[in-house]
Amino acid sequence: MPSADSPPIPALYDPAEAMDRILGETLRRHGRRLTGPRRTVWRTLYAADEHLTAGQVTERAQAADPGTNRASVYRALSLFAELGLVRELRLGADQPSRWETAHADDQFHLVCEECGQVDHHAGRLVEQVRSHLENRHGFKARKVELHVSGQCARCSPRNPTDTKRSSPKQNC
Amino acid sequence: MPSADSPPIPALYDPAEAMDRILGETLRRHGRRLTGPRRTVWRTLYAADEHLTAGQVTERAQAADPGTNRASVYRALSLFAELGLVRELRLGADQPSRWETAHADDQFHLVCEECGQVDHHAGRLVEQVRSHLENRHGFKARKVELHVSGQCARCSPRNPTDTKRSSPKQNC
DNA sequence: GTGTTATTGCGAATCGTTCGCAATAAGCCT
DNA sequence: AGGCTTATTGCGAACGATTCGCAATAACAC
Repeated sequence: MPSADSPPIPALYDPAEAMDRILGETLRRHGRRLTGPRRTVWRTLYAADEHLTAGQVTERAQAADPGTNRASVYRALSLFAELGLVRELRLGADQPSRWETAHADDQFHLVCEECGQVDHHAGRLVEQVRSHLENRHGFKARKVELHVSGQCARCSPRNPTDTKRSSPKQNC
Repeated sequence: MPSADSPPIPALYDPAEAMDRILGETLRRHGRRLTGPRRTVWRTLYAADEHLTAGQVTERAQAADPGTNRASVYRALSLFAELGLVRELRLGADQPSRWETAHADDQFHLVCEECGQVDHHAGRLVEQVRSHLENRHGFKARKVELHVSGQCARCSPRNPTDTKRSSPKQNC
């Protein structure tokens, strides 16, 4: 997506900049301000390969921009969630919240208990659940959260094709 | 209350005592002991009409048996969960854990955002999810948690038959 | 009964998260 | 560009939920 205003021809499309723009626009649309800490948190979340805890976000944000404050990270995260930019998720009652950038249709998490991998599904299932509830039980679902834990295909004993390597965290 | 050892013919079947027995047997089977605090927590959970937080369990347990210790309540709850007697559940990232007695097949919670009512479903849905995951994605589900929030049938604007009373907490 | 050891009770400690408030800086208006 | 308003920050302290360490207690197997 080239610039929002009207630059002649952008030589290169910079996805990082595009994300920053989304953040700024969303904030402004809601009368909030685009600040340094917010940008740092946003970039941290986008650069992350996995779901981060608030603590991890803070660490990484501080690595990128020393002086980033813990409280500001928390405030940014919950503001983003409120604006629909990120999603807070609980993968276990004992664990702290984790955060991910929000895509409208992934509300479906498969957590592998062997390797820790978290898989996302944007499948039909969520829609099925929604309509089942509305039609059969008169319940209007706003938020559907489907958390499944078990063994993923690679870790399942049924599927011994992939030999497991020493560090299970990485192989599936 | 018929005696625990060898009553000729129990005149009345006492469900409370039956629950106590289940607790005792389960504990013993796992080499654990049936103690006062554990029994108190167990009864509290069984007497409750709703899902209690650990704090609420503590309060009520202390009302029934003053001197019941907070730490012991926590220890009892997590032991019970480990033994499959109760289930820990998170109804919101901001709220503390809530606890309920466990029935094998209800893993499906509908939380009404209007009235706070939590509905349980032991429906086919969970089984459907399980087999879908296993067949289509090779994922062996151990625990399936389906948390839905929205508006229950009574609170839904689509269904204005029940007039809402002043305190929404109580009417559906 | 007696002995072994799981369990309790207590307070302090930990963890994740939020709060209060003075200082700062974003972004709107000229 | 400069000023004004007020949202936001940074800091530390406060918070609520949960866990821990450890000596004293009490279940239950023999």
